[in-house]
Amino acid sequence: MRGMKTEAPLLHSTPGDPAHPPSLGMLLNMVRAEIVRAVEAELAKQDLDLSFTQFLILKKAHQLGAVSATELARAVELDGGAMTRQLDQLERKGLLRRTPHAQDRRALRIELTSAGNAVWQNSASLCSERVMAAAQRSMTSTEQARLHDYLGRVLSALRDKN
Amino acid sequence: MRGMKTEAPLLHSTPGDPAHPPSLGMLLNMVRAEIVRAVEAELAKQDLDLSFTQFLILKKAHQLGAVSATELARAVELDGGAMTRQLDQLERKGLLRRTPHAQDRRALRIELTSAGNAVWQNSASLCSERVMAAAQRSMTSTEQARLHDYLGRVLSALRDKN
DNA sequence: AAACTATAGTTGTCAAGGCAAATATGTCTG
DNA sequence: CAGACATATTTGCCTTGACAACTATAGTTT
Repeated sequence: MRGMKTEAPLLHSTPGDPAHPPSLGMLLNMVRAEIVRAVEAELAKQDLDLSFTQFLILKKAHQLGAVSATELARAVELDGGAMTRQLDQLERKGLLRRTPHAQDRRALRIELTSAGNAVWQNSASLCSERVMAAAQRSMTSTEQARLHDYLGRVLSALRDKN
Repeated sequence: MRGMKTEAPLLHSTPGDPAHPPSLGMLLNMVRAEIVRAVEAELAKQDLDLSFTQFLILKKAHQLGAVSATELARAVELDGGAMTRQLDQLERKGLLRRTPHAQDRRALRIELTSAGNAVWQNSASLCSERVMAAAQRSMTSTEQARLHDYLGRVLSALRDKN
C-alpha cells in the first residue's frame, strides 16, 4: 500500500495528474476559485476596487433592497463580525449606508446609496454576467439547468443528513 | 434549553427567498462549505485533530507517495508559504516527515509516517467517503458522472478564457 | 568557470473570516 | 412587572492563506 512505485515522481507535475482525477470536492473548490478570480479580474478591469465578498454584498443588497446586517450576512453566508467590517469599508466607499431600523432599535437598515446602485447596475453586475456566461458557454441550457439541479440536490442531501 | 447559546451559526437556509434562487456561484460556495463542514465534523467525531486543509494534504500525500512540498502544494491548490506551515504542524503531530531530496538539495521529500498512513487509512479516508456518499446519495451514478463532467467543463471554459 | 536565471523552501506581513465576549434591545413566561 | 432568554451589532483575538522578500541550490549561457 505504500507509495512504492518508480522513484522520482518529484519534478514537474502538470495540473491534472492522470492517475488521480480530481474528486468532486476538489472540483468544486477549483471551479469556485476560478470564478472568484475571474470576477475579481473583471472588477479590476472596470477600475472597481471591490473584493469578491464586497461584490456579493452589493449584489444581495441590490436584490433584497433594505435589509438588516444579519439578513445580509446570511444571504452571503458571511459571519456577522466579518459583515460589520465589510459594511464599514463599503460605507467608507460611499456605496451603502446604515440607517437605524424603524421598528427594531437593535437592528440596522442597510441600503445602497445612489452611487452604490449606479456601480452595481452599470459595472459590477455586468462583470459577473460575463464570467458566468463564460463559465457556462460549454453547456447547453439543458445541461446548465441540470448542473444547477444536481448542485441543489447535493446541498439538500448534505443538509438533511441529521 | 438553558445556556444553549450557539447552534450552527450560518447554516440557515432561508426558505423564504423564492424571488432570488441561488446563482451557480452561490450554489458552488454553499456546497463546498457544506462539504468542508461535514468532513471536519466527521474528523472531529473520530477524535482526529485535523483541519480540512490538513485532511487534503494527508490525502494527497497518500495518493502521490513521496513528493516535494511544491508538488503537494500544487496538488491541494495551496500557497507555498501556507504549505510550509501546514507541514510544520503535521510533522509536529508525527503524521509525516521531511527528508532531504536525494538529487535536489533545495527540495524536500514529504512522506507519511507509519502513524500518518494509519490515520489516513483507518480513519480519515473513511470520513470523506461517508461525506461524499451522503452528498451524492440523491443522484444516480449516471447523474454523478454528469455532475463531474459538467464541473470539469465549466473549469476548462473558465481556464481557457484567455 | 562566471554570470544569469529559474526553482524549492522559509519567513514576515497583511487582510479576511470564524468564534467568543460585550452591549443594547426585543420577546416571552410566570 | 421582573426576570430569563433570544437577537442585532460591534469588537477583540486567533488562525489561515496570499503575496513578496530572502536564501540556497540547479540549470543554462557565454
